[in-house]
Amino acid sequence: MAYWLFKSEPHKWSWDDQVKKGAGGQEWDGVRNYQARNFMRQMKAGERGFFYHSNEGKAVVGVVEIVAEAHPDSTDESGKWECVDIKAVTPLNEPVSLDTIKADERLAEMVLVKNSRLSVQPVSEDEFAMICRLGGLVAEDVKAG
DNA sequence: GCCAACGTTGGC
DNA sequence: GCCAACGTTGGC
Repeated sequence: MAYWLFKSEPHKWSWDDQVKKGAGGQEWDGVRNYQARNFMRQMKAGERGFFYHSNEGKAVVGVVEIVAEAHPDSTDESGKWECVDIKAVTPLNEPVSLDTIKADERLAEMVLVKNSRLSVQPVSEDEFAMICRLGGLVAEDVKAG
């Protein structure tokens, strides 16, 4: 079981927008980066990830679930790009800010810290559990299955 | 709004 | 296949 992180600028697509889409989820379209696409191809239905607000907010704000595995991006004409669908699972009780993540040496290896520009990225199981805890959630309650 | 870091493109 | 030029992302 792998864990992931999805970045979005809240004025384009926010956590609230994601929640409003409900259980049906939403295409994570518009990704035009090969690394990000390749990570999405590895995602399995039911896996969990974080929803991160970039630019404004700069914090992990919620937990999402993959509801559809990689398929062609409906906003892409070229046929090169793919995306998954995700749905909101639960907000964090307390958003976990980038500052908090950077200040915690146990999270220093996160891709979020190491490669701040990658918009879809893997998160280790330990990192997932750690951020759940910092966000006021019990990781075991949030893990899939 | 600036700019560093990174990815992509295209000329050679 | 190298690398300079350019575009984009996202933290500050």
